[in-house]
Amino acid sequence: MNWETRMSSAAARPERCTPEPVSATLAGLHQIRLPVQHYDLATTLTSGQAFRWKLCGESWEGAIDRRWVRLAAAEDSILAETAEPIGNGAWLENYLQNRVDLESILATFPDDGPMRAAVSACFGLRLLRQDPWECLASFILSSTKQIVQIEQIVALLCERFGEPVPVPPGHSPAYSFPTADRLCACAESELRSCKMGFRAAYLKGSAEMIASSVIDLSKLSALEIGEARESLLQLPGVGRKIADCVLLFAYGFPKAFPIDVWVMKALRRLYFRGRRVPLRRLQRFSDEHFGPFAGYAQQYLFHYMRRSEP
DNA sequence: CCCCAGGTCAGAC
DNA sequence: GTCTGACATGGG
Repeated sequence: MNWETRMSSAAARPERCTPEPVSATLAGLHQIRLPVQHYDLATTLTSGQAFRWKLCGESWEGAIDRRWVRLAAAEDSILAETAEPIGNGAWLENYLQNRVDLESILATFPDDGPMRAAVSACFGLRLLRQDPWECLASFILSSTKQIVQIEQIVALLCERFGEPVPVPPGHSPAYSFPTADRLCACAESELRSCKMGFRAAYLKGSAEMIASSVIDLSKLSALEIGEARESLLQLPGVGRKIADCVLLFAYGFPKAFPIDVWVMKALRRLYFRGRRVPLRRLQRFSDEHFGPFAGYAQQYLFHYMRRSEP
């Protein structure tokens, strides 16, 4: 699925005045510079949507599919380095969503106090476009876990069951995220040894349904959001919240609005005077109140809440 | 000892 | 249909 076909508003336009990215090779490292404005790389990579980015000095290291990547934020650009030739960089730009015009998305948010505060607290926060299986599996592992621990579990899972990916000479090894096929070949006890506890059965069960094509993740992008959600809800360990995370972070459905404990706190506190509100009412409120890019607004509220209340 | 973490599920009404 | 407790594990 592509962003353009799904977005109907002004936000479909690419970032204005964006020149073609420049690429180069340097000492076995391949570089590409992506011009972009209003992109807070650190906030984006640590906002609880992806779990594999590590801060190494001034830059961020991780893997996108089977490619090792190092990212560094500059004034009006992101510098990316890879171990292998980058090609045209479409895979990278798709992941980073750097051509999305952030300001036109922010312009669709409701003009109320809470949203103004959230946007000003996390300006430059973006939504990534992740691989569906990695995103799904990661969020199956996320339930009632803190983000630091999710990162730990995912790292263990990749080290043990992922495949080594090419890294720069002398660099420590990096691993791909294990495929569904690989994970259903694991015993549940092997998965548990990655400290995922009761989530092991969910992960294995979901991996089996994906590997046996009971659910075809590559077909969800063609569906309407409700249909795609119903499909994800078939998977063990996947309820409304995790389904919405995948719809938002992997498929880019802009109306997907995952409500976790933090977003619930934010909605209650900022819009319902701190009162207890049934989840389904919050769900309806968020769908009606936050506009065509509600999912983006959700990510701002989530990060705003976490940042203001350590 | 307590409570909580980017929840989901089965079993009770 | 809604509500409750169990589910592993680690941090504060």
